[in-house]
Amino acid sequence: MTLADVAKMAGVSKQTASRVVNDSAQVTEETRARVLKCIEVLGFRPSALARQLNSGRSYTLGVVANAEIGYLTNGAAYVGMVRQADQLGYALLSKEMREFSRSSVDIMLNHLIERHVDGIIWAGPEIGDSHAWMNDYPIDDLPMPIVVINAHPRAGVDTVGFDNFLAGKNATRHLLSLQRRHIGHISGPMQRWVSQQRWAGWRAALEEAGLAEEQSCYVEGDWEVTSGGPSLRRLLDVCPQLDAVFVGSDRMALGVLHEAHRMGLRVPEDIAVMGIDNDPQSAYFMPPLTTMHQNTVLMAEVALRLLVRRISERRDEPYPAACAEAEATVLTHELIARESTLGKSTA
Amino acid sequence: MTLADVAKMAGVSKQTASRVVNDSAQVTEETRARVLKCIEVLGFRPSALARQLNSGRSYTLGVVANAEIGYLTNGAAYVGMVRQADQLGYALLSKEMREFSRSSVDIMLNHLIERHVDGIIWAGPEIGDSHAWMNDYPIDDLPMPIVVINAHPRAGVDTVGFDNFLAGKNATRHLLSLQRRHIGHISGPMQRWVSQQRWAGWRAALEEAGLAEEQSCYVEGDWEVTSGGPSLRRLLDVCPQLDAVFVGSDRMALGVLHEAHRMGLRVPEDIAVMGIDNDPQSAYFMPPLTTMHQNTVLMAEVALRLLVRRISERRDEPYPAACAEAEATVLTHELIARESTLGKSTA
DNA sequence: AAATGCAATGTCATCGGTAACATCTCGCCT
DNA sequence: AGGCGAGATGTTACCGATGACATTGCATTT
Repeated sequence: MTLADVAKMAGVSKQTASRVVNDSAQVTEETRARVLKCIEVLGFRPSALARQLNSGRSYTLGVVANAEIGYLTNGAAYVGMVRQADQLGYALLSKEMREFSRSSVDIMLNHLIERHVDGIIWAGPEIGDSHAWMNDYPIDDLPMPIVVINAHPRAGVDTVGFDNFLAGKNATRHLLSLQRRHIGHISGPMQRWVSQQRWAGWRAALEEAGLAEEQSCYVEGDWEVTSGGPSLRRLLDVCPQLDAVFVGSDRMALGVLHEAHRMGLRVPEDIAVMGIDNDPQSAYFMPPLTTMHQNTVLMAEVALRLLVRRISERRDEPYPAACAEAEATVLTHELIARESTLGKSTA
Repeated sequence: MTLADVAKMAGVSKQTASRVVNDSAQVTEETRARVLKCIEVLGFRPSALARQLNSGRSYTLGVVANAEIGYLTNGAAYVGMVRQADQLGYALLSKEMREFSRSSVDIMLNHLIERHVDGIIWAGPEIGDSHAWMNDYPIDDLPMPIVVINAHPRAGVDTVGFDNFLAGKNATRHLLSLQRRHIGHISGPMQRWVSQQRWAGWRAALEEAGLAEEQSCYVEGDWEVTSGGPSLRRLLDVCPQLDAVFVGSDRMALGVLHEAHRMGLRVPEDIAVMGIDNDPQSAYFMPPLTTMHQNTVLMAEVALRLLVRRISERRDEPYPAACAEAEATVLTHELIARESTLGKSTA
């Protein structure tokens, strides 16, 4: 059913039919009614495709992520984006990247350009130099704006994320404030920027406290629950007097709690455990897990609003009111203190 | 940069340029090289939009879900869909439904029709009669095929999902096989089909064992970790001799374990706990959780392949080989036995 | 040499809308 | 009455690609 069919049936021109569809004022009530009836009868739906073709807007945003889109959504971030997009009248096109070579970046961008997305949320994790292309390939040359999530801030690129250095530092400070002096760290994969930042924060806090010699108490995990236990064991090998661990994710922290229990270590008496993420389940671990909360839903929403704003700006259009505030690029974290570091134990 | 620009620069017609882009054989090597160079120089990218407009295919699939898209992806199902779609050359357009009235169904369908998606994965949960529209609104009248995930099978509709009745029954049978005789159930929200099925399976197993009088030992939860503890308490009120619980989700089961511990109940000595989902973390609960595994990634992949096959069939095209096997509509579950029901306890 | 065939390329219409401009029909003013 | 202006409607071109068909040019055939 095309607009032409409607027009023919109503005995008017395509243009008049188009005017009815778009609520133009220049149509007699009588004509409007007639056309509307024909639309109803024929079950006509305007083709967004055709519209997009000559308006140059698709009202579609591309989301580039990798398998971690799963973790994105663990924290419900993806839901946040979908919802926010919906509210602003956009749809989301999801693409997954499996590797981060320069050529696969190009493939991804081309896909999105071909599909005329109005803007891109770059949610791929920053692994090694996976974001380097943004330096030598000026983003302003792309036909649409990009907002990058949870990555190293860089000049000329809009980023929205957390200060993971500070989060790591504050987490460690919390352990220090509880008189722990042998504080180890189990990081996520160290090619990843987020992991590096948290690790650096941990080191900085130790240094600040004059405990520089503890900085070797560190093991690299993979962010999965399975790597928590083995990492704890390795950490104890390196650093037998360990009395606290700052773990790079709540999932790994669960593995740590599990293993500590099996080894007969009491948490927090023998060893305090601190996570980061604040998964909904962490409050129900045994003992409940102290952790650092980062509001990833908010991150997703802010990023999306910022993107929509940039899109409007490029076209010299006013942007939706909801997007006006979208300046915040570094979001705050929050300490959630629970029993895995605090006084009384349930173990 | 349009094809016309390329053509002009190369001194050929648009059509010839188009032939080069599409690897048609009817072009001299020399011309091809020249056009390719111009494409390179101008940075030309073909517009998928324009292509779609006259081919009638968008190579885009719509995914309709609600907030539970988060849980979809918890189990990585969404990742499974994205990945499978990518392999088959499709992109995914995500839409969220917040309510399931008939009118919001229409809005959703219209959105997707307007955007010319080639097919739809309906992943909205079956709440009450939220899927009823499929009965009186013949799906075959829609301009594109639909595959429904994890819902009540119904005539004329392609569905892919699990036999939750049997899963519930087998879970309960497992508890029975361990000599438990007072087996309660904490369900998910009971307007939901999945919850009803699991509940019915639990009842059926009790009946089979001649324990019909235990069928009142049942409480409704909301699938979240927070509702586990309170539900356990209510269950004990109703049924003080309780010696086992079949819990409708691993998340709630975590809440149950936590609360049991606080109440001084030993798991599994005093009370056996069995979940369903097999979240990656469940093996690390204390004690490790016995659960029923459902491969939601596989579900997503099968559903997507089936959809692509239906799309091809409608157009009398051969379908990709990968889609040939996609007949299975009822997937199997698997019992994962761990310490929360088995002999020795770590508590 | 004329006819034939095929490869290489060009022309035109089309997909489903919309912008820009043209036309038509009134009512109203001088 | 003639002219003007505004509201209602129609015409044409265009967005960026592709399909169908037309044309060109050259080698082969008879």
